[in-house]
Amino acid sequence: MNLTNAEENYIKSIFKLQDGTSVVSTNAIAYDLDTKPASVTDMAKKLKEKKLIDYEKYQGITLTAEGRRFALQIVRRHRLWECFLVDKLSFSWDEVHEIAEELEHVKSEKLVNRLSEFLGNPTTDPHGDPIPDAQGKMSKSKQLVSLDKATSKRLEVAGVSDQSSSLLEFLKAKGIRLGTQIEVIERYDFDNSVEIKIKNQSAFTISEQVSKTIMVKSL
Amino acid sequence: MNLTNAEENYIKSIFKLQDGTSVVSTNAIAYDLDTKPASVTDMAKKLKEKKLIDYEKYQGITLTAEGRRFALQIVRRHRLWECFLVDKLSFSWDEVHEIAEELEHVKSEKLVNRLSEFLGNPTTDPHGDPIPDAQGKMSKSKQLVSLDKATSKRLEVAGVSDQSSSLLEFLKAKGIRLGTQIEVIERYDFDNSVEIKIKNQSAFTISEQVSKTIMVKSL
DNA sequence: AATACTATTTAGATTTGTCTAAATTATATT
DNA sequence: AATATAATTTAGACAAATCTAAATAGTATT
Repeated sequence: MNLTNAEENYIKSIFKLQDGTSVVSTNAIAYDLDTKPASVTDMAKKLKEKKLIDYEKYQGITLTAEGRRFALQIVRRHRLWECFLVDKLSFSWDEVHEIAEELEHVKSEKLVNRLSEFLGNPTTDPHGDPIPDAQGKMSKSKQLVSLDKATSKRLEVAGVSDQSSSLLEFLKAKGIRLGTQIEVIERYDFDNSVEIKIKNQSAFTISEQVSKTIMVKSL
Repeated sequence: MNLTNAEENYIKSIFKLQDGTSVVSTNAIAYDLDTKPASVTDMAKKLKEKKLIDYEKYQGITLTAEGRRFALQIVRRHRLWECFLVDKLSFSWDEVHEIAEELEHVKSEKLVNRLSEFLGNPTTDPHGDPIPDAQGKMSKSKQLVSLDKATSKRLEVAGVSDQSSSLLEFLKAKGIRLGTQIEVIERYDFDNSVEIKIKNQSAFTISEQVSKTIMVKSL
């Protein structure tokens, strides 16, 4: 089966968001892919037709075994290209994501396997994320870190270590929820506050108290 | 200005076909891109709008200076990726075209320049075709060879060394014209005949007499 | 349980790139 | 020059992927 780039992007996003969680919501995917919920519904019907996801109206989305197989292939391609860009073309690890996002859609199994070999069959990418092997086997994903200790600039919210409603309310007001993608603009040493930016919003600063409670993984 | 993959493919095709010739016909492009003349007309309007080609109804197509700049960039990307595949991933030169066809559309100038550097700034690709430099400067293209002496399997008809009408008639009947893409299936040593195949047709054999007159370049 | 709010879906439109069939223009032939 | 043939264009349609606005379903709140 041959997937379009758009289909691959949806599969990849669902795979990422499903990690841990059982089902993925229409809105979560829309937010992750920077598109509209209506578009996600449209695509969900298509992917269900192709048996890559399980989907029933209003019930959320999960990958089928087949869908997962594709997802792992795409992740493999993405992370191998990131390795190539950093190891061979001396890009820095924070500028490779966008380029790998394009390279990952080049569909040739032979190419990916040769590339992997050329790179010495690496098992993690420059961000520390594990690379699935040709059979789709992948080691457990990286430990989560709290936002105040994270080292990369592009992060995704993976959890909150404090469940107090005042904190959750604050996060909600700021637009921070599970899966929210964050860009670290600046870290201020004098009070350990962090200036961050969420897609399509202006930047704002959060205190150490708060950043300690936000668990993130790098993108 | 950002071009879609389809637009890039048209620009590349026009550039290739224009080589030598003054204007390129709708039909020639359609044939080269394996599409329909009507589609070419549609795209021609779009590319004219973007000032990448000069085009007047029924008058054929030529690239503008701007269009040529883009074409050279695309050719540069394509040929550098072919070098990468052959030199670094040990592909053979006859299996890299399709993959490079996809890789060439990854749009990052930094990537291309880093790749070129990584490969030692090569000036010709694995087929012997010259690679434009970052400024779009490129040495003259390869000499043409007659079909009986060609070494690669994928060829394009670039001319005929004999103008006799009986030959031209024969070629016309076989569907061989300027720009026709040929795949060499087999060469028979006992009479130096060649079995060839033209896109969307079944294979047929031509004699040495004929193959000597057909000038080709490798693709 | 009724109401309000949020998430999701539907309906209908848009853009890009393509197609077929018919109409038009250019070129070749008698 | 008239006619036949070939090349090109137009008109109208379609699929993929998206969007907006409106309708509907699910969840939360009083």
